[in-house]
Amino acid sequence: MARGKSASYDDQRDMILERAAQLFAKHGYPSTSMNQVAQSCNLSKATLYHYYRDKYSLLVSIADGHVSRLAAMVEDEQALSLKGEARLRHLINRIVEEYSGAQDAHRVLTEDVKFLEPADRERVLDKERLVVAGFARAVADMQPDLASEHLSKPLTMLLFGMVNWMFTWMKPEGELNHAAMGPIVADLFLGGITKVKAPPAAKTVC
Amino acid sequence: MARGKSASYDDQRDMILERAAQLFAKHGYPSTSMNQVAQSCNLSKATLYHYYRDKYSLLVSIADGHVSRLAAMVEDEQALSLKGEARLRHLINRIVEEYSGAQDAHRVLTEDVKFLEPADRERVLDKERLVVAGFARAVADMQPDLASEHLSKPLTMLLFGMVNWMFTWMKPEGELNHAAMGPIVADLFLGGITKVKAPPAAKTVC
DNA sequence: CTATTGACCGACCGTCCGGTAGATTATATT
DNA sequence: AATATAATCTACCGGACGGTCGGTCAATAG
Repeated sequence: MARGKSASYDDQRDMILERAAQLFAKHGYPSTSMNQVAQSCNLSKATLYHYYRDKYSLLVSIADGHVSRLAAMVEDEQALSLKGEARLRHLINRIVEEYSGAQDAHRVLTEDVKFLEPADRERVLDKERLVVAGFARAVADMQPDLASEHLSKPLTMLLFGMVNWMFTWMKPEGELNHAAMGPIVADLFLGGITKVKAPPAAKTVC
Repeated sequence: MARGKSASYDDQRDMILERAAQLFAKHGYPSTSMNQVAQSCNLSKATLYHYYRDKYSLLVSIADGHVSRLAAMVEDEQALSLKGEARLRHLINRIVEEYSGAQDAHRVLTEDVKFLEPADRERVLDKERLVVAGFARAVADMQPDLASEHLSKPLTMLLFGMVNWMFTWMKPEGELNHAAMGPIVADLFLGGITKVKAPPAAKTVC
């Protein structure tokens, strides 16, 4: 009866999402205008609205897409069923790799999550918790004594702190590239984890 | 000939800055309106403009004030002339303490620095570099072999990652309070720092 | 007592933003 | 060829925002 969607339709959507992530990462979600996004895509604003319902749906797609890839990675990693140190090292290397391939989306996820509506935010944060839990299990396995077992979650968060923060200070053109940082983070974390003494009065966490 | 400034003038300015930091931390600088700030201060917007020239000057005061306190702390710490492990542990505890007493300003400093005009941003970042340099010297002193000396800066940034990230996930009402995290971070970092192997091809950094 | 100024406010202005209306052109299907 | 719809555009709207105007009132220095 009539035309279907163009073959380039999904390509256009991906391109738009990438440009939007780049702008959101640089200027923040609220101070990026749809005019800027449109200009960066070489489209008119109205055409932009042909591909995405509204500005908010760009944010949701970026955040959800990124965190879903991370969750898939962790699930995939579980299927490998590695053990002990090798398992944690592999996880660290893979998440560094994943982050460095999606730096803009990563920044949007960490900085603009507060602009998601509660329902969307919870969905995204739930997937994030899945990722953290995957790491926390690997961390718990590395801890020798049961006494410090309740520390595995905060320790995992410290690990995420190192990795998440990396992308705020590393310059892509620096001689120390992302891939090289994976083993360094792993060395530091695995070396230190056995030396952590439980504080006197800390039972549960976060 | 006429009135001088009220005795409460400086108090009012401080109060406004605190409320503004709270709102900026929660909603971000661009999506906080001056109407919101005024309302939170129980003042009219016009009165707000009696105390601060414009919205931007609020941002500058918050960021500059916080980073200046950090720089002063590091300078003060140098005067103590502690050595080795005790020095780094003391630094970590103090910065955690400083952060936890100024969480809103800390969040503004890390997330809204991008909205500073270049000149102001550079001034703030220069003070920040002073703080990092103070930590980096203490880290370098802890590293045994000269071969890994060029790693002290990235390692210091990993340390900052742990500490900066802490305040994004720790709930103030959680049983694990900020003060307890200082020693844990120190244990982890000091325990791991000796285990880090230099990557094959990493000479300079960042 | 009076001139001056600090502290404060309601109403308003120009600008920009997210989003839409309505038209035009290109193209896949019957 | 006819037609329905995708893809694209220019022009526009209502509203929120940062900031200002013009003014009131009371404290205080002379």
